[in-house]
Amino acid sequence: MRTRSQLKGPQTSGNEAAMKAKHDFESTSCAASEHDPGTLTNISVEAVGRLLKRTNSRGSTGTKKHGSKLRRDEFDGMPDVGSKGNNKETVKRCIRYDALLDGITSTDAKGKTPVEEKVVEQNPPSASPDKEEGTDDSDWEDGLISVPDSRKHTLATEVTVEFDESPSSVKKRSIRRASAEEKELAEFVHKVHLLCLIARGRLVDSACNDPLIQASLLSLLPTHLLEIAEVPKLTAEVLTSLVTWFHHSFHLKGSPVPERSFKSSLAYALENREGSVEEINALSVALFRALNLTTRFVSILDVASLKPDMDISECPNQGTTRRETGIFNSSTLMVVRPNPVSADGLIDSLACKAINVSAEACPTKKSEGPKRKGDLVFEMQLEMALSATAAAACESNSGTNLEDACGNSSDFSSSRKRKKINKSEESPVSSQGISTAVGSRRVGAPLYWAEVYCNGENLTGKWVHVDAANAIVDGEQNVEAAAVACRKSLRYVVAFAGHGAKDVTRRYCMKWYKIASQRVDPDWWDAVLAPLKKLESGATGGLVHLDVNPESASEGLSTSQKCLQEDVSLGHKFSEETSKQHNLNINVESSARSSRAATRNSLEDMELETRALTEPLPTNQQAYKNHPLYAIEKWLTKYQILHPRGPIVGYCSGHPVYPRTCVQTLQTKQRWLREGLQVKANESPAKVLKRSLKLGKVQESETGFFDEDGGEGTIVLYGKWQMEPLQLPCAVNGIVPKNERGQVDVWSDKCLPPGTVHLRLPRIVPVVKKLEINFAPAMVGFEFRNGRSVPVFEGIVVCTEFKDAILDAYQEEEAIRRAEEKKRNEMQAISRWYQLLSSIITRQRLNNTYGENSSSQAARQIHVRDGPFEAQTPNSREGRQSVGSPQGYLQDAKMDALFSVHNEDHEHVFPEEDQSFDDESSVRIKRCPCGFSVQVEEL
DNA sequence: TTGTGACACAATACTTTGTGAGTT
DNA sequence: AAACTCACTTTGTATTGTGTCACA
Repeated sequence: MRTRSQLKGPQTSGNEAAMKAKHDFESTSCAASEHDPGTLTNISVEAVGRLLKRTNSRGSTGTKKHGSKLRRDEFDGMPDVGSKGNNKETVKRCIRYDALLDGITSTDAKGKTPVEEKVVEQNPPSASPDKEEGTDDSDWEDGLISVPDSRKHTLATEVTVEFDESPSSVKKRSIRRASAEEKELAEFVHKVHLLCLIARGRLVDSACNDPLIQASLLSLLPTHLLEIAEVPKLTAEVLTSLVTWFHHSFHLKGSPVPERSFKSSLAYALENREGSVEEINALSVALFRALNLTTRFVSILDVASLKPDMDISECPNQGTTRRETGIFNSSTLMVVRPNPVSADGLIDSLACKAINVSAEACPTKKSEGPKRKGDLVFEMQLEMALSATAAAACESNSGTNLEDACGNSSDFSSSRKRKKINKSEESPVSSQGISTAVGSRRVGAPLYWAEVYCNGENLTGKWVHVDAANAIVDGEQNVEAAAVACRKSLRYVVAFAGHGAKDVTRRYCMKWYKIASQRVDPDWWDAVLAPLKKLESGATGGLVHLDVNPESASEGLSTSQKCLQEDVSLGHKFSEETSKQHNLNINVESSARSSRAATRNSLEDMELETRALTEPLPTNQQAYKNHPLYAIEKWLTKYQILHPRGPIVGYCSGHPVYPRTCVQTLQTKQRWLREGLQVKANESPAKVLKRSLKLGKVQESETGFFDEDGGEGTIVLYGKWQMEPLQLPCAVNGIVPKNERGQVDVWSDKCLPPGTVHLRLPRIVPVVKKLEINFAPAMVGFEFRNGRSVPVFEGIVVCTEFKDAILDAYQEEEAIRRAEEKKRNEMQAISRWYQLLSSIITRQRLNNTYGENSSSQAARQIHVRDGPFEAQTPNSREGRQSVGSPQGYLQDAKMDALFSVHNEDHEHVFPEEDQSFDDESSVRIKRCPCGFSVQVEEL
């Protein structure tokens, strides 16, 4: 069958990211709302809804520029399609869904095939904002919905998607950089997504504490395994048997049902002894907690990219994988044992998902030719990562998992053979190619696991990685490799316990420099986690007693612990800043030495910080450009220098590598001045830069000479170590010391000469001049105006002793000024009112004299549109006449003159006795014996 | 095929201290 | 006559981030 899909209104990457975030949010909020209906959750739902709306609206505008490219990328990772030109050429692209459909026989709880489920995930029922978008999604939906029912085993179903594209535009793909707004939006989405995932993690964590689930798990546990709860010194090895039992008892199945709350999903998984990877790992956490083991639920927060275009530029399969599995679904490292109970289809569906990582990555190419070598290698990498992980697990399992491991290795070799066969095949990906996956272990990025605190590990105890779904114990060092093999980066690894959370990324991520730029602003992240960290610490942070004497303490410490201590002290040598950060650690260390007791949490913090300080040296030069720990001189900027020049901590491509703390930023004297620092006596410049040729020439022509040595043609730079606190000349005899421009540069209070004060008041100069007090204008900065920098002056600098006198005089002057201003305003108001009323009366007179109906009735009607003034004769029987003067105060004389209006033969007069005054409203009513009256408001 | 480094290019950050005519 | 306002014009360079390409 063929489906034609027009790329009318594609989504941007921002949209995609937002969609992903939205999916996660809904998944979180769905469950959350059950716990806490109608409160914060609902508010958050609305807020995120608004964000998504904003995202969508922005996304739709962005599509005008490069939308088709994005949508197409999102769709299937095909090569680029340029904007539609006049010379359109229809290119047919065929997407084979063989890989998707082959072997899919199972249905999930709702009876949907995975393909259908994909459609549902793409357009969640609750996604009202998307529905509002209209045509875009409907087109998108149409294409997928028409995929036939896979249950009918339509093995060679073909979906043809036609794109209007110009081949030439493919070549000249315009490079468009993300705008600041797009970056901001991406960051916004990233942050919201992070919060959603944290919320989700907390939900899972609290579900693991459910007493009913824990009790049920305990009831299933064989009696001999219950003894683990009593073990005084828990080690990873002790856990192995428990994990093995768990792995045998609970099996993985497809993705979870998002509509259900997590707790009920967990109960359902427990009842059926099978569930998603998240559920299985959560059950393991619940079991460990039931056994009184201090346990965390750990999750990789696979969050939308922080950078706008990352979602496009990354391997196309990422979008595919994300779209298909979602973040909470089963793209986790999965070692699925052939399960006699579960239908083959379950495995097949997992196999299908796993294969999607590679098989769906570039379906076009697959449909056109043999499987790419890269895809094969990638699959092999997956297998190898799995093999390595399983091998480690096998070792730690001390043979209990032998069967597993052996099975795995044979699977690996056999699958490798199959890959070779596949490679030699010239046909497109066939159902046979997929079937090789059936029965073998399937892998995806690890997303969930548990951490169990084992007090028997090391001297101080250790958090041990336990992936019960895959029967892996203490495999922390393999997590990164497995994730990398699955093209997932360990940007955020967060451990959840006690309704709190803690970032433990450092434990699993060895190449921090690779993920650092992909993480959100650390200040924001720390602020978000701070309260959660406290909660987490409260739940897991017990005291660790080190009951050994000081000498043997260091002997007793494990090698890693000793390294840790040394490394921390090395870190202190590196920089002051790091030493500040590690104050806590030092305290912990010292307290550990003195009282032999420290909290698990502080020990862990120390461990994580140590990892941060002992990161291995990157192998490529460019990584040193912004590396937080190391630097290469080659990559220093003009304003940077190595001081001190050493120690050399290693080499990269022949370049010596220095600690980043040796890199000092240099500045000019003027710049340092702003920070309240001045160059020490006899310090020579740390660096002298030549000015740019152009600027140098300009100055040369201006000054008539070109000084090579620190004159106009050079920039002289100093380092902070050459600085001392600014020592400005003191104010003497009431004279303010000024700079060469006769002013004081007040960058901060540090820049004020001793004995002076900055009075930041407007109109103060005349006051000081009047008092004949010495002062200097205070320059507070620059602003760029009319193409050049203009100094900004605010207030003055005077000697402190005159401050009070000046302020008193200033108050007086201001009072006088205000009074004068008020008077001026009033006079102006009166004048304007007078003009207005005069013009009205003139108009009236003209009307009376020359108007068509110059009868008395017409003559007596005065009407001013939109004005406060209204006057009517009593004949109108509408009540009083009024003349409102909103602010002004109309002098009686003027007003009397004004209203001595000639009306034909009659001149209005307002005798004193006919006037009345209302005190409350301050309104005076003046009446003419003829019946005409005016209302005057007196203020 | 992939990783690395060099390079190009665009966006962003930093720089930074009038003048003359007309009006009050 | 002094003080004030306003128009004039819209820098130029360095740094950083990112994509492309050549090469090992």
